[in-house]
Amino acid sequence: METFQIILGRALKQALAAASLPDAGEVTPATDARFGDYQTNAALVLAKQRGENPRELAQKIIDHLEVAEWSAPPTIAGAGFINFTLRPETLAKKIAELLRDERLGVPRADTPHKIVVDFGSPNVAKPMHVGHIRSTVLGDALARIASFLGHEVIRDNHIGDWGTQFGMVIWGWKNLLDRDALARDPIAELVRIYKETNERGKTDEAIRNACREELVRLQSGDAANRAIWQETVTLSLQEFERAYEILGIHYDIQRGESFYNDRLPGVVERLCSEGLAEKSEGAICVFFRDIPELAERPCIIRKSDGGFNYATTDIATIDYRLDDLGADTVWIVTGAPQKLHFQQLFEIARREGKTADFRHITHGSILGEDRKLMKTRSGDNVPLKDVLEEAIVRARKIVTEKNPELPAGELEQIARTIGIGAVKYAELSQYRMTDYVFSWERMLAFQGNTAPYLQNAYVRIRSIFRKLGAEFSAPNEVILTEPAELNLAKRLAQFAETVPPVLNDFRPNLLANYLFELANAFHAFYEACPVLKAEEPARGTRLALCELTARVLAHGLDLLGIAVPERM
RNA sequence: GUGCCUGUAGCUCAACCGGAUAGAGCUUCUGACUUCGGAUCAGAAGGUUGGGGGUUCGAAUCCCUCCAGGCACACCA
Repeated sequence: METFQIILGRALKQALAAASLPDAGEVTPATDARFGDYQTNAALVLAKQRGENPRELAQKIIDHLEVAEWSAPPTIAGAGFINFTLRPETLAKKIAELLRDERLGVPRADTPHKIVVDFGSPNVAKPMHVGHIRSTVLGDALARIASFLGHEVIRDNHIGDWGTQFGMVIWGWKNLLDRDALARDPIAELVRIYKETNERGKTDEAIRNACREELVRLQSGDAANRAIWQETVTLSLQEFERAYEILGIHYDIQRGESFYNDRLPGVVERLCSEGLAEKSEGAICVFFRDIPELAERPCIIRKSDGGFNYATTDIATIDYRLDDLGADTVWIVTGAPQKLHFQQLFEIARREGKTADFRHITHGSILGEDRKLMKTRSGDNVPLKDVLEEAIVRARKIVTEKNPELPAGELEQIARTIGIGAVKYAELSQYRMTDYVFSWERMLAFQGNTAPYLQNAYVRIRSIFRKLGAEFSAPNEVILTEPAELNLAKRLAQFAETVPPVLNDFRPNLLANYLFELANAFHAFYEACPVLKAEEPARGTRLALCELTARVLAHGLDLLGIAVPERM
């Protein structure tokens, strides 16, 4: 099924050809509903190229435009815009078509890709905190959208399960571990022994050395240390899994950093033999002397003590995704501070002749009250668990007030759907690059442009069908007359042209904004147009609009990883 | 010092890779329930898009410059 934008765009091309004018401009949704539904600036573009009068050119184009099937006669406005207004019959036909289409009009991608989406990436022996919400929720939504558009998506959790902090974790485990505390709250106890070891190490050189020795033993395969490491990994994964269960996040694979250990020497050897890496100050580095901004920023792939670091691991990770998984596209979702690192890695891959499409999808930070970055090391982070629990508690309180008769089991389910939805939507509805100050109020707002507002629109529709006492069945004819009906129908048709561009610049907030406007149009329609009390054929038409709105809302929210309740 | 990111209404944010009079929400004020769920709707108020130049029919958007905040820049991840 083609969108109106595509249809009108083709009509424009044909009109330009018929008028012996070069191809120029494009058809876009109108910037303002007062002008119509779609517009083109073709005449303005051509006027500039040819030094002619834009309004005269616009008239010339209109004389050749054959759009009567879809649009009222196009009009010229302003400097030379051509405006299209969809005919009610055309919209009605579209509504009927959309009701028959599982994809709700959204076209599949022209060329499907195999995409590895790397997001979340929590660290073992550390709790997940609010900062993880961004990467996790953003990556999940992008993966859902890509997969809906027909791409083959592999969701990979690149867990931080290897590194120098394990020296301290293992020393702490051997010397400070409280088994009872570990049984009660494993992560809290792991964090406690890590922190305390770190503190002691600051004043005690013997402990620092002991930690270093534990790390060396782990890396050289010492059985006891290996077992401790394995247990911390297992305990952490269980903890992560609980969070993912609540968040509704699913991974296809979870390849931690340790997975790549035995590939690291090969990576360094290869880069050396290719002449891309060289020895410098005892370390082995890749230099980018021909790129000005990277000229003085080498990428170290082997430390002077012979150890590997995360650059080495990440190169091996890219290899794995391309060679073993067969991906042609890699999306890595992390905070902006890692930008340089991935710029270097992608450049190395390019130098090795890899042609895959690499994207580092960055996001802003969550700040503390002091407007400074919430640092991982500071220990002042709000644990993710607390945010999720608080969200559910607040949602439960509001649902109980609004709807006291709900049975306890259903109440719990609804509170979860609304609370978690609110947290996710707060993230996804804003531009991913902006930093913001953490606040419960902000994250759990239930009014305005929020998930509960959208969920409420859905629930109102379900309520209508409950009252109707029958499943939806498509009406014989759809006839749109009221302004609120037409406005809602236009919004519904726009879903198809909203979803694909989200991936152009990885901006789920575009989809969120659309859904908000759709819900808004529905609420206005709901106030203006009674459904059940209406006479046929208006009744059938309005039920169809309700049903389609519910489907688009549910589907759109699902693409953002947000569920809808039947009641709330 | 070099590079990158951010700066839009009192607050939180939009503006779909140059479009028309810069839009929402929160807050404030005014209205709307004998009517399908008021977590709603209708309306009002609120702006020199950080400042200054430039490019052109047209700039929040592109270029230059300055200001403010943040991040990153060789062996942590």
